Amino acid sequence: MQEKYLPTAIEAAAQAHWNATRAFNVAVDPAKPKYYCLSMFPYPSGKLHMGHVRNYTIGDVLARWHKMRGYNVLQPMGWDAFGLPAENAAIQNKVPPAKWTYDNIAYMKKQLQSLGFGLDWDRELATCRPEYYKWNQWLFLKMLEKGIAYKKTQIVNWDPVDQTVLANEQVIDGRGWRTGALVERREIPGYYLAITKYADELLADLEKLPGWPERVKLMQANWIGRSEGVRFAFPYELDGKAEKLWVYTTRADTIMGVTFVAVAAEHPLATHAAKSNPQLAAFIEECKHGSVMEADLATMEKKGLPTGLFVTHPLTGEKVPVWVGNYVLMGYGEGAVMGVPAHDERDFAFAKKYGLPIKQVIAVPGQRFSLEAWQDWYADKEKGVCVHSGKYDGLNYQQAVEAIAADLAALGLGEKKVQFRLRDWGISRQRYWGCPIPIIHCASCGDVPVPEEDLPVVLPEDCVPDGSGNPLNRREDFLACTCPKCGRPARRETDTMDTFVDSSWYYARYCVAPATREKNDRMVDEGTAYWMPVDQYIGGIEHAILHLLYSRFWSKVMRDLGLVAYDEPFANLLTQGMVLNHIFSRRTEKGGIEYFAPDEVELKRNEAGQIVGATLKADGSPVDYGGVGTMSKSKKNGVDPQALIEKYGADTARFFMMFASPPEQTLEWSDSGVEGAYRFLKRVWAFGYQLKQQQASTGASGLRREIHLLLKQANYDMAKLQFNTVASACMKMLNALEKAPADPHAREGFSILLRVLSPIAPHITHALWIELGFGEDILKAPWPEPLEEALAQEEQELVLQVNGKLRGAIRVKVGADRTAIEAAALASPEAQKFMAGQPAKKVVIVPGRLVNIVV
RNA sequence: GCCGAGAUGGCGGAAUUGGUAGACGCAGCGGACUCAAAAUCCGCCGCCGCAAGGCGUGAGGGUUCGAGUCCCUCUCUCGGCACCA
Repeated sequence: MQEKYLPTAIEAAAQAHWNATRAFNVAVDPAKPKYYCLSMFPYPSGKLHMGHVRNYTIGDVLARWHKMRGYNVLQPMGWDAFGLPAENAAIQNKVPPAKWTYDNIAYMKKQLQSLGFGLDWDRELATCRPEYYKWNQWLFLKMLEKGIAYKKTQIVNWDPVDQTVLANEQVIDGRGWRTGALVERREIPGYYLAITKYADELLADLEKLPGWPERVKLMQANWIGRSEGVRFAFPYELDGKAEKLWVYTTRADTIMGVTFVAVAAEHPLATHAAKSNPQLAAFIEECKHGSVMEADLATMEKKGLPTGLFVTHPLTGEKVPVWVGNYVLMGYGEGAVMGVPAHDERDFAFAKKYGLPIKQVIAVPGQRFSLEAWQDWYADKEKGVCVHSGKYDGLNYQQAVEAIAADLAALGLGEKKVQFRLRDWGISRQRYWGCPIPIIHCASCGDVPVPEEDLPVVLPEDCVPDGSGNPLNRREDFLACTCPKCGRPARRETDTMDTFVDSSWYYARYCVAPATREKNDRMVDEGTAYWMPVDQYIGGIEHAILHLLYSRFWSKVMRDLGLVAYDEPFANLLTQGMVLNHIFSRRTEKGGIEYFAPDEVELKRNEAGQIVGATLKADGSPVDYGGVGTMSKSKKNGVDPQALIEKYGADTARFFMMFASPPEQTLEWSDSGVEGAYRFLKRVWAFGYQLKQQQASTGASGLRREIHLLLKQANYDMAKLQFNTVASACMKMLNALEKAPADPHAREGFSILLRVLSPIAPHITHALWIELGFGEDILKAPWPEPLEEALAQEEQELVLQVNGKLRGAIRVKVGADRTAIEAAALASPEAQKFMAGQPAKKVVIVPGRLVNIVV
């Protein structure tokens, strides 16, 4: 046995062993309980970042832990390989996205292997491979047949210079990222998936997910946003024709307080009014500039202009002015909203700004309505009753809504309606590097689906985008085809699918047997019946809504097509926190900000160890410390996992990641913390070396009880997925062992330490397990459980409090009754001192913990 | 703006879910070993106070024998907002 800890050699040997024994290649085995452990697959951006290392270490700890406890564990890996960054790289380097992507995959796969993750590489997939995306296309056609997929117009960011659609990320301060041109909102046709048809089930089934964090379920529920309200119309006349302006509201009880109606810039009424009103036309044009992002719309200044048109209030018959508002979006609901300034905060501000009347129609007893400023109770629907509302006066929220809905219905002008905030999923992207939408455009037959037997529609892999639109539009060999219906020459659709489509079902594809994959005549096979649902899904909190919701929806569609049997794809979810690092920067002479990597900088500390400044190592000039933030290229605060692995080994990287903070919290990078992890593993190795040389003595200490107590704690924490305290328990075990290396139970204790540590640091524990002769393969060793006999004790310590303040401790026999404990407590010198001769009013005893004497 | 989460020593974090606040580690300080350094090992380490003791979990209030943990108000930080993945 080597005296020195040599991670490089140890890790290579352990990985070779796992490969040779096919330790992580699994098959369906009905005799064993299964455990499907899945980490969100990476986008192949070039190399792994620390977020990946953290994500996959968490997964691997769980996978190895379950394997040692007898589960048949599936842990697969693949590549979310389509997406915008490949096109950006192509623009920069003039390399086809396909080549860039495949090169990245090859490099990142090596990195994953060097970290020792127990992955079944036989099941690897990449979403940019035709054999995978064929099934995106196939399911899309099925959805078309069932009416779940359909075509309508969508609003996109349009760069007028590059003549191309921009992603939200490519819009910076309202301008195109490459051209700097003011971005316009533009309507173009696109395909949608009717996720709203599943809104009710997606909401209700959140209750079937006890293994999901409450906050994620809450975010999803709020995103789906079920609301009960009233859809109703304001009648009006246009060019002599009777028309209706529809709106939706959850506050029908305030309908008598409507003093205006606001419509979107794209609304037909606005368009009509603009024809004879140049000022309005200019305003509408202005509204069309700017991004389509909701956050921008919500924070921008609310502006409006009257159209000069009026509609009729459906209940009072009064004339209500119609305004165009920049905050009303055509894509949401009806593209028009009623304005009730007295009881809606946004309408209140709008009315104040433009001098519109504010009419109070809700009163809360004891509160005085004032036009001075908005007060929160104006929007109250619990305590409020209707006033100034004619026949509805005195009704509460529920009564008023019922009465008003009934009256509107009688007039044929409205009805109660359940509405969702959730919108249908637009999947068309005007981009090259994605899954082609399998549609053919024929001059005489229209949009014709590609016949199933012609799938997949293969994306040519040699295009190099230049930023000026989708290069597929210039590929005659891709575009030219014949219409499946009439056989005449036709053109292929060049839009590709949103990459969220690719990631909505990959977890099911991993379950497919190799033979099915080979033939590729089915999207999924019987493997899903055994492996699905995923027992533990792990990924970033940033996916809490979209990816997870789309995957849930896609699963339900597959279920309704009879492809799978499960309702929900992910039984348990762990949302891991981000990896942060220190940020150093300074102002440049030009007024910009220059960032410095943490290893270019030296920290200055005061006597207490507080950071008081930082200087550049190169020339000693001062830089500003900007706290911590997510690792990013632009801030130069990323840490390359590869350098870390090469310097310390995979086990150190894994151990630090697990130890530094609990999985769900953010993790702050610390070079000295990594050193600490390395130091610990060196001590583990050194202790193993020492233990191998020496003979055990007979002088038993408290070591055994201590180790088993720590084991109990570690198992409890492991079940809670709190790996930082599991790592800490390992450190405590080693501290205890180092204090009593000659204890007769030292070997037993070390074997427990190795097994508890092995999911986190699998290589070093694999090597030591063999060196010390505990067995052939620690992966096959049973997970340790604490022994009652080792934990037993005769006496225990109870904390002594007087009036809730800690004053000392008493020792009592285990199982002592209340009287005995109380007597011991009252007799103790600390109690005597702090009771100061006063009698005890009450003695609170918490068994096994404390005694509190109240005087 | 809306939805969600968080705040504990110089730092990362722990606290068996209402019962000894600061486990474990990092940094710092002191010492041993060394020609020296690194590595390693030992000790100290919330704040105030000579001490007895007091104070202390973002701020303010409340419930309780007892609050980091529960309730109310506020501040700040982070994640998401539908074409980044």
